[in-house]
Amino acid sequence: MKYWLFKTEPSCFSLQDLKERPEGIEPWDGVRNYQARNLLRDVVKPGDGVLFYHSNIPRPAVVGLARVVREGYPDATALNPESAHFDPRATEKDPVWYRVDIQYVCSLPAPITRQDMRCHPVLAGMDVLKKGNRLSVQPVSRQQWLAILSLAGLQDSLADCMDRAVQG
DNA sequence: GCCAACGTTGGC
DNA sequence: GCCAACGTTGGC
Repeated sequence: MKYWLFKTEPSCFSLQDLKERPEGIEPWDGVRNYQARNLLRDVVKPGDGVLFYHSNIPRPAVVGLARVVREGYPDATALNPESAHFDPRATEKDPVWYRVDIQYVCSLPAPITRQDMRCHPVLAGMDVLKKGNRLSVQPVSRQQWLAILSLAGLQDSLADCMDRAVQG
C-alpha cells in the first residue's frame, strides 16, 4: 500500500464535505493535470492512505485522513458540458481524465500546519512544502505518514488503528 | 520544436 | 493583494 497527500481548497471541497457524503465516499474528480492524472489512473489503488490537505487558507494544513476505495476510472465530469470541469476533448472512448473514490477516515485532533511540517525532520522533506509545487496528488512516504499521525497527537496504538483503518 | 505570452495556483 | 512558479497555448 502507498500513501498520498490530496490537496483541496476547503471553500471548494472540504474534509467536512467528505465526511457528510453517504458512507463518507466521494469521487476525487476535476483533476486536470497530466502528472496527477497519471497517478490517479495508474498508481493510486484501493487501500492507499490519503492525507487530506486544505490549501489556499490562512493556515494551510493536513486536517484529516481518508482512504482510497476505488481505483482509477474515467472522470465523467469531463464529458458533461454543464460541469465546470468539462473538457471538449474527452469522449466515451477516450475519457482523457480519471478519478478515484476516497472515503473519510477521521479528522486529526489538531491540524498539522506547514510550520509544523517544516519543524519536523521527516516532514520537512514533503513535496507540499516545496515552493511552486502545484500537484494536487502527491506521493507521501510511510515515514511521513506515520510522522503526521504522531505529530497529530495520536497515541501509537491509535495511530496503528488509523493505519489499519486506511488499509481497510 | 522553440519559446514568449498568458492563465492559474497557492503561500505569504 | 502580491508575486513566484508552473503548465498550457499558439505563433513561427
